[in-house]
Amino acid sequence: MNAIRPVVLGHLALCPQTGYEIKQSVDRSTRYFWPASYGQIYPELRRLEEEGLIRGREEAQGGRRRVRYELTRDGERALRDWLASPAAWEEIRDLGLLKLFFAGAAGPESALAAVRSMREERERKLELLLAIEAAGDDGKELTLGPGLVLDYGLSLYRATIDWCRAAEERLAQEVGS
Amino acid sequence: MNAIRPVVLGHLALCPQTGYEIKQSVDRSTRYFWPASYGQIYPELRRLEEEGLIRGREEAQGGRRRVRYELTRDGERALRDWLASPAAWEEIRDLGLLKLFFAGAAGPESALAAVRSMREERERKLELLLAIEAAGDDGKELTLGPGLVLDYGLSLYRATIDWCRAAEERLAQEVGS
DNA sequence: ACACACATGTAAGGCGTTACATGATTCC
DNA sequence: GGAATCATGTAACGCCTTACATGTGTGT
Repeated sequence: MNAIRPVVLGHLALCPQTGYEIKQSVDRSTRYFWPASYGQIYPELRRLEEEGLIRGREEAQGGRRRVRYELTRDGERALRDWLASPAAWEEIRDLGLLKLFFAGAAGPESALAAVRSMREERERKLELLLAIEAAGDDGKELTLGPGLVLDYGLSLYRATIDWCRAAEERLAQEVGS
Repeated sequence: MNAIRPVVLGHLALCPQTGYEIKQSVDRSTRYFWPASYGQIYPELRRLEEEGLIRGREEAQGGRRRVRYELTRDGERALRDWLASPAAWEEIRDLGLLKLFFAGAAGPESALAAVRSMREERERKLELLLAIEAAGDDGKELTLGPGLVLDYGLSLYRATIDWCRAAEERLAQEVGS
């Protein structure tokens, strides 16, 4: 199971879509924690159809060809299996932490600057999430999956920002003394 | 500036090392948020030396050749510049969130299972961090950089676990009703 | 007419992991 | 003598991003 496969299966489980629409769905939702490009999506759609996990139907509209894909039984099972499997590949990459690590080694002033810029970055991201939440309130309800993830994001960014503030205070004392 | 460059520069800033030693340092510290392989490290060392950011010294011991690298002035400046630059590429990849997103769409029971397995995974990670912290207490002090990052990790994992517990309660009610 | 969104792809190139190759030293 | 560690690399392969190519429909 490669990196793009669960993304495609998952979005097709939400509703049958074309490759183009999948890309749009991803960009509106899951790309925040798992991106996907056309260069991945279209080849993967072909592979999935060859393996019988999805089925495509031509939906010609005039001269424009368009293929809408949907999950087969096997595809549904593959997605369920993936959801039930332990997150084997749980990798984190965080440039902010890398900076923190080396900046700390360069002394408290440097660490303080790094923590401060990290907090400012996260505060901008939090604003973004709050805007998404507000947009969801008026209009359609945030459904379970997206709602959960959004709530998680809000909670985590707040915790990060709190940590940064506390660290800044401690580091400021060290710089001062 | 590629992904491996700041890692190599940063570890060389901590102390002059061979490629082999850099790999070991990375595996003991920064790989938790930014991995590095020999296939990246050795080619990068050559590139960095060509560009004059590091300088290698042969340290032949008998028949075994060994090159220890250290930062040049230009290298120190390059690292400082990177530390001061805004984290342009701040990408997050989180398989757990992807699962949460699709599991939520599949109903509250599915979401509950996903949150629970996520929490268990994070609890295992937290144990690991606590062990590292305990190992640091007796023996050498945790220096500023690593200490900060460890503290951040502990704080964030605790916040994640708390969120999971709360979400589990809410979801359990939804499943029950 | 023109721009923009819809729709499907391909090609080039970079990045990174894994596995392999090679040889020296040290410890048991 | 054999195993583990030190030490430096290379090659193959896969994954992913970016840019490009191509053409249709829709709105102004």
